Amino acid sequence: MARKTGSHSQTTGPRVRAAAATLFARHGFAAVSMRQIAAEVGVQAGALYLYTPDKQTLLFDLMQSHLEELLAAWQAEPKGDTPQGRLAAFVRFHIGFHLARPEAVFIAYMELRNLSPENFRTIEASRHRYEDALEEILRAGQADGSFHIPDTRLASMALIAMLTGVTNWYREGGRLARAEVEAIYCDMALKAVGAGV
Amino acid sequence: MARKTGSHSQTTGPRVRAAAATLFARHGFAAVSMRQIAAEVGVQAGALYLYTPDKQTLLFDLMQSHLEELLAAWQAEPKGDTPQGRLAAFVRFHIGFHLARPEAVFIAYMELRNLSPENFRTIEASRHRYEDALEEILRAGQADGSFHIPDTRLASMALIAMLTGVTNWYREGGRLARAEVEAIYCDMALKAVGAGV
DNA sequence: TCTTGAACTGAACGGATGTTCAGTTATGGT
DNA sequence: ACCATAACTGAACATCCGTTCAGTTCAAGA
Repeated sequence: MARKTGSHSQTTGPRVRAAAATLFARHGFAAVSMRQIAAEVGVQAGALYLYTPDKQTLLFDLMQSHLEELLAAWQAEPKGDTPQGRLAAFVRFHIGFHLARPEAVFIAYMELRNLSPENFRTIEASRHRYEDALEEILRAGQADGSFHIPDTRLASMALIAMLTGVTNWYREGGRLARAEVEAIYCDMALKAVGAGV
Repeated sequence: MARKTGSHSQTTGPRVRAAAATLFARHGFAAVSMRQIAAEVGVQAGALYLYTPDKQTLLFDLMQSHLEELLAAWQAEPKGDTPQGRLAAFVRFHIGFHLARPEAVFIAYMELRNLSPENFRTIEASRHRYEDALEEILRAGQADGSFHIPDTRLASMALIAMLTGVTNWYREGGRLARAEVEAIYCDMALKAVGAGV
C-alpha cells in the first residue's frame, strides 16, 4: 500500500496540524509521539514529514500561527474612541478570541519551554507585541485621567492573566453564558484600573 | 560499587524530590527521564525507586505537598476583621507564598494533565478548597456591602488567575520590589471587587 | 568486632522514541 | 492511454524509556 485514494496535501496538511493541536493540548508536547499524531490522521508516522521538517517545528508553527492570528484579529477590531471604550473592547475581544480557541491557547501558554531557544524568542516577541497593545490603552487612560494605575506594565500583565484565566474554568453550557462572563470581566477590569463604571 | 559513603535516606530522599521539582519545572514532567533526575542527584536510576514507587507518584507527591503547604500556611495566617482587610491579607499572602516557590507553582499549574485520573481528583479537591477560601471572603464582603460583585465564584477565579500570573513575569531584583508588587496587586484586587481604597 | 539491614550499582527487560528512505500507488495534466 | 510526480507505506536506524533485581558496599547497634 502507498498513496491513499482521495489523498491531497491540502487536506492532509491541515489535518496533521489539527491532530497535533488536539493531542498537544490534551497530553502535552513531550508526551505525544509522532506515531500518535499519525494514527489520529490515519497515516503512518513517516508521512508526517511531508508536512513538517520535525516535531519541534510542528509545535512552533502552531504557536506562531495562533499568535499571528491573534494580533491580526485585534488589529482588525474597531477601536473605541475613549480609553474606557478601548479597554472594554479589548476585554471582550480577548475573552471571545481565547474561548473560541481553547486548544491553541493552552498550547501557546504551556509549551513555551519545549521551544528551541530561537523559536522561543520569536514567540516571546509576538506575545510582547500583544501585551504592548493593552499597555498602550492603559497609558492613554492614565494620561487623560480616565484610569488610575501605579504601573501600566504591571497592570497589563495582571489584566491579561486575569482574562486568560477564563479558559481554565469556563465551560460551554455552564452556569454563565459567554456574554455574561464578558460583561462581568469587563466590569472588573475597568474597576481594577480605577475607571468608574 | 554499591552504597555511597555518607549516604542516608534522610538526605537522599529530599534531594530526589528537589531534583525532580527543578527538572519538572524547567522541562516538564514528560520531558524529564528518571535517569536525568538520578544524574542530578548523583545516583543511578534504579536508586530512585527506594524513594518513590514510580515516576507518576513522584509528581503527585510534589503537587500534593505543595497544596497542603499552601492550605496550611493560609490557615495559619492571621485573619483580618473586615472583608477588605481579609482580602488584602489574602492578596499579600498569595503573592508572597507563590513568589517564594516558583518551581512548585509551575508544576502545580502545568502538570495537572500528567496526573492519573485518581491523582487528578485529589489535587483538584485541594485546589478547590483554596479557591473556596477566597470566595468565602468575597461572599462576606458581598453580604455586608463592602464589595460589589455580580458573581463571587467568577470573581474568585479571576482574582486567583490575576495574582498567580505574577510568577510569570516577576524577577527578583527587577524593576519593582516585591513589596511594591504586593501593594499594587492589593490595590487592583480591592478596586476590582468594588471596594473603594 | 561482628552482624544486620539500609543504600546503592550495573545490567538487563520489552517496548517506545524521532527520523530516514527505498519502494509503491494514486492523481492530474497531456 | 500514458507518464511524471505527489502522497504514502513499512521497515529500519540508533537511542532512549520506566522499571526490576541480584549482587555489593557501607553504617551503626550490640
